[in-house]
Amino acid sequence: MKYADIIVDISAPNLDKSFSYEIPDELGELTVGTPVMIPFGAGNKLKKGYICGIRSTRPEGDFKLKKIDSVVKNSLTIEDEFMALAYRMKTNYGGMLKDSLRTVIPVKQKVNLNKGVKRKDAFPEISELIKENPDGCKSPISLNDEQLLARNTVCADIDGDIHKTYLLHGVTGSGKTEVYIEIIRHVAEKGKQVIVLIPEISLTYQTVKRFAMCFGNKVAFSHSKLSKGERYEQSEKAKNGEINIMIGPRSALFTPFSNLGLIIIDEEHEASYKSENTPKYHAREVAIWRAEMAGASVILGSATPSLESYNKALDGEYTLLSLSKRAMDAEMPKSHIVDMRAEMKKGNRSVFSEILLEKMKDRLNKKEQIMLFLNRRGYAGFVSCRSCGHVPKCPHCDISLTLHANKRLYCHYCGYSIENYKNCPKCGSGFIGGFGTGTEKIEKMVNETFPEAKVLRMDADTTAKKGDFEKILSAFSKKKADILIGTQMIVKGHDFPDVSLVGILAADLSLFAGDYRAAERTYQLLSQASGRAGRSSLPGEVVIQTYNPEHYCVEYAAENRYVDFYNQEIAARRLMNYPPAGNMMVIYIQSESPKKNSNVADRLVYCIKHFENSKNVKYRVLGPSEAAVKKLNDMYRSVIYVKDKDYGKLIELKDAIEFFINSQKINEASVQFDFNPVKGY
DNA sequence: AGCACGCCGACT
DNA sequence: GTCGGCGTGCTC
Repeated sequence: MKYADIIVDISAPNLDKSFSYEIPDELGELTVGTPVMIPFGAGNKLKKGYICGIRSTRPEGDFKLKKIDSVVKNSLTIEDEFMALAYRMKTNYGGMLKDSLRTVIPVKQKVNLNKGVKRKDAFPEISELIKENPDGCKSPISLNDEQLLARNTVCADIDGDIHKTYLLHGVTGSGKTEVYIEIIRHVAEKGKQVIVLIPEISLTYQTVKRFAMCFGNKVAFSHSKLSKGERYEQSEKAKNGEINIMIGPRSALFTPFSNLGLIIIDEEHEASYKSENTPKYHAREVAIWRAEMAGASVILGSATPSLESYNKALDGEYTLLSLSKRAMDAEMPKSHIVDMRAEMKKGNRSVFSEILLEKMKDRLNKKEQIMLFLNRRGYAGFVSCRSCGHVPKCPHCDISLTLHANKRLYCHYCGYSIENYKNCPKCGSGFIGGFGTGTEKIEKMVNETFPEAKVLRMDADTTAKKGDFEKILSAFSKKKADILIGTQMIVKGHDFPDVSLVGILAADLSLFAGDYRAAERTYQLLSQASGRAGRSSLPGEVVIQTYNPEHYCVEYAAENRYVDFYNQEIAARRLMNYPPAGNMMVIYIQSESPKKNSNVADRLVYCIKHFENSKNVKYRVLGPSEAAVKKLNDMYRSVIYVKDKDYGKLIELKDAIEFFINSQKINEASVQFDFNPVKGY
C-alpha cells in the first residue's frame, strides 16, 4: 500500500499543510503533481487536491486514512504542476504556502488598458530586427569539437527521452551561448518549450539581439522593469503557444509553458538565483524540480561553477560537460599577480602598480582597450578620524558611510547621504579623512596619469537611470573610450573584442566579507573579470593587484585552475561542515528593537533545545548573535545558525520552530529561514 | 472553505 | 425542555 501527501485546493490559512491519503491499488502508480479528487472533512465532500509527495509507509499520527477517490482526467494543466511546485518550495524553504504560491503563479489580473498604445520595449530596436528575420536563423552555428560534443550529448539524450541535469563547465569565451542556441533549436523543433535563465544584469542589447536573430518572434524577454500588465501578456502568450522560448531572470522559471522541454541556467553560480524574499528558494534547485515534473532537461552553465554544482557533477548527480578551449582559437589571457605590499616597499604609493601602468601605456599607444575593475564604488572607502578613530556610520543602518567625489557621505545600503565632515563629529579634530579607494577616485587618478585617454565609468552611481547601462556599454564597444572603469557589473559576459588588458585593482576586497563563501566569490570574480581580456584575435593580459598574493583563490584564478581551486575549497568546507559538505539553516530575526529581537531569539533557542531533548537529536547551533549588518533601514537584525549534515533534519527543526511560533503567537519580531545562504547578513 | 461541536436566548 | 444563533476548531 502506498500513501500520498495531498494539498487541498482550498485557500485558507489553516489548510496551509498537506493531508495523507491511501492510494487504492486500482489507481496504479501516481506521481507528484497529479490532481486527484479526495473525500475531505466531516461531510466527505469530494475536493480537488494535488499530490505533493508519495510515501511507501503509513504516515505517523493518530488519524484514520481516507482513500483517494479518483484521478482528475485530462487536466494535468500548468496550475497543477505549479501547485505541487509551490508546496515543495514551502516545505523546503519555510514560510506559508501562500508565499510560495504567490511566487509560482504568475499575475492573474489584467491591468493594461492601453490597447492602442504600442508597448515600450526595453530594446525598441529589437522589434525591427525581428521583422527583418521573421523565421530566425535557419542555418546552424558552426561549433568546434568540444561545443559539438556537448551539444550532441544533450541532444542524443533528449532524443532518447532521457532527461538529466547537465553542468556545462566552459572557460570564459568558450562559446557556451552557441551551444545553448543549438540545443534550444533542437528542442524547439520537437515542439517543446525552453526557459533560459540569465542574471538580470546580463540581459543586454547584445544578448537580446543574439537570441532574437535566431528565434525571431518565438522568443520573449522578461525583466524586472516589466509592468504587471506586460507580464500577464507574456504569460498568456506562453500559455497559448505564441512564444516557445522565454529568457529572463529568476522569476522567468515560472513561465507557464505546458510542454516544457528544457531549462537553461546561465552563470549558474550567480547569487541572484537565490531569492531574497520568503520563500528563499534557489532557482537552480527549483528548476530541477520543475524539470522532473515536466519531463524536461536542465543545463547549468558557468565558467566558474558553484561548489554545489561541481560537487554534484563529480558525484554523478549531474552530467559534466566541459569546454576547455576558447572559441575562434582565442587564447586564455596571460595573468600577472602583483603584490601591492612589495609595491609599497618600493615606494610606489599609487593605486596602480608599475607593471599595470606600463601595460596601460602600451595599450593606449596601440589603441587597444583597457578595463579596470574595482569592487567598490564611491570615491574613498570609509571616512575615519585619525585622532580618535571614529568612523561615521549611517543613522539607519549599521554601515560605515562612503565618501563620494561630490564631498558627500553615502550609505550604500539605504541611500542616506550627508555633507562630509570638516571636523570629527565626535572629538572635533580636523584630522578626518577618507581611507581606501573607490571607482570615482580611480577615474580621477586615470585622468591625471593619462590626460589624453578617454575614460568611462560604470557603477551604481553612473547607471541610476534606465538605459544608462546600455549607453555606457555601447559607447565602449564602439570604441568611444579607451578605458572602462567599473564595479562587478562590468565583468558579466560582455564581449569587447578590442579589450586586451584587464586590471583588477583590489582583488582581495571580497575576501574579507566574513562569510564562508568569500573565497568562492573572489575566485569567481577574478576569473570572470580576467575573462574579459583577449576574447578575439588580440592576446589578452590580466594584472591582478592584491595584498594576498599567496591566497589560493587568487593564485588559482590567475592560472585558470578551477579544479584545483575546487579541491582546496571543498576540503575547507568539509572541515567546517559548510555547504555543500553539510547543510546550514539561518534563522533570521528582525524587529524595531534589539530587546524584542533578543526576546524572540531566546525563545527560539529554548524551542531548539526542547526539540533536541524530545527527539533525542543534536544540532550545531551558533548564536543568537547580531547580524553582520546589525541594523538596516532602522530594523535590528539577529541571526541563529544551525548546521547539520542532513537537510531533512534541518527541515524538521524548521517545522518545529514554525509550529512553536504559531502556537505561542510570537509576533514581536519577524522570523525567516534561509537554507544554505549565498550571502551574509 | 465547510462542517461539527458547543454554550446561550426565545419559542412550540 | 428544545430549537437554533453562529463563535471556535478541525479536517488525513
